[in-house]
Amino acid sequence: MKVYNTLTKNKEELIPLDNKTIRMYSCGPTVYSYAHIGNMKAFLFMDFLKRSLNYLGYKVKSVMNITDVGHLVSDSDEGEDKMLKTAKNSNMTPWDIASIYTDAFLNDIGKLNIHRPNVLCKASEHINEMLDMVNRLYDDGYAYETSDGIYFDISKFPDYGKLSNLDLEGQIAGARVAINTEKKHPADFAIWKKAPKEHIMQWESRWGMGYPGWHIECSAMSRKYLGDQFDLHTGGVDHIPIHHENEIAQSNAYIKKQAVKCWMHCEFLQVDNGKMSKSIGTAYLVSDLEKKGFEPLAFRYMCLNAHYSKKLNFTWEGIEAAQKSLNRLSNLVAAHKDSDAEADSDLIETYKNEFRNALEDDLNIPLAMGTVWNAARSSVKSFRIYQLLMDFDKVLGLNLDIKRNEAEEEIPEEISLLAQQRLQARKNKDWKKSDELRDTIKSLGYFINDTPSGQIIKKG
RNA sequence: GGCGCCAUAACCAAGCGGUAAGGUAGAGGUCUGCAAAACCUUCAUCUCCGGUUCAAAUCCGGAUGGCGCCUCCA
Repeated sequence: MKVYNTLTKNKEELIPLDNKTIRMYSCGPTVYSYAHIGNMKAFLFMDFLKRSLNYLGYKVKSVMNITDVGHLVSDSDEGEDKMLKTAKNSNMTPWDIASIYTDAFLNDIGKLNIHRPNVLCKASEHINEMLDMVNRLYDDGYAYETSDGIYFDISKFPDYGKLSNLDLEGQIAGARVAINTEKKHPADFAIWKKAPKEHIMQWESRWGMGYPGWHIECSAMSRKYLGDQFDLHTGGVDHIPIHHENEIAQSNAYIKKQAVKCWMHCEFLQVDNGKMSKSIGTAYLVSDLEKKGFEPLAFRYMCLNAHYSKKLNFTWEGIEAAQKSLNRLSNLVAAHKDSDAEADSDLIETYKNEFRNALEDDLNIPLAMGTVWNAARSSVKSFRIYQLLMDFDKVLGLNLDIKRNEAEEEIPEEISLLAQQRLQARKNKDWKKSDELRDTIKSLGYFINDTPSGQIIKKG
């Protein structure tokens, strides 16, 4: 498989560093509020990548962090800790907040059929590993102390800015954040912060009580679970300039080698062709989709239909289209399942190859979806194509085997009574009465669908 | 102000020099008392202007338009 590496700006063949297992780390959520569907796009990307690697025969070990401490309101060490701020506003402890939103997060990724990484690790449970790095970076001269913390000295790391093509001088001129005068360089960043007494989350260190900087958690935990050097690191494009740049600086300085071989970044989800925004109310949650009657998996389908490295535009019209496509695809799968006709073996091979080739080329799942549809729509319905499609679904994760659009729902007695009357009217070929009853039922919020096997009543 | 991305049918979206995948909507059809659903068929020369080439949506230059980051965010 070839993937685009943000670090080298090239597509590269992915070969496990240890010749056995791809070790990948993905930046996870900061659990201070609900994750919106934009966040989910990145986690879906991680999932598509892992499933594809598995499909193509790679062994994979994946790790994702849960950030429950240290992530300040600004990525570049300004402002309050996000967890603390939320805790303060809601009169709960940071631990309560973390617990609530971690559960919500796991629930959401479950609904989106995102496999859990092999290791899900919490920042607050790895303070020792972080302090170990901080201590050594300080001792090795990569960091210095100020009145409020320990800062990484980017002048000691010549490659700083390589990932994002940073023009450090230009950055300084454009910086809008207040300048911390104790920092030697504006881009120097905190790896450890000294804690004021009232700070709830704090741990003992050689500089007194404190808490970790945000970026250090990923360096410490990835190293703990994946080793000094590993294959893949994923995240959203927003992390390229600060978070990942800092991670590279810390990790590489710590092990004196290149820690991560390949960096992959997922583009943003936009809404109505613009930035997703909490203030405009477009930072939708998975539960918002459900409230409008969409399956979370319809959103998954939507994300499968565009390349991870391209911005995807979310609209309600779009999710509607995705849901319909998903329904139809499932119907087609069912049709193949129930058929005993023979499919052309060569054709099956062709589809299989097309699908693999698409995945192998930098995870081109939208292209692979073309093959999925061509296979599904093939004029001969065959159980072998059913098997093929279910094989593809190992990557897609759409649960194509379930019946959609025919879900049994709780029907109120009043409605089913009316439906009974309508059934009777139809038996009598009293079409006028039957149509009136259908209208009545419709006005009560239910929809009647006549099928060869009888009436189907659905909500909406 | 600095950096970068994108521009393909009504909408979403592949395409990476050899003559436009796929999905949704629309249109036509099969089925049905009707409707819906389902299924089948059908639907674009790639923002504009130059250039390179036997050949360009694909490469180069320019114009116009949209978006993102640099500030919280995946």
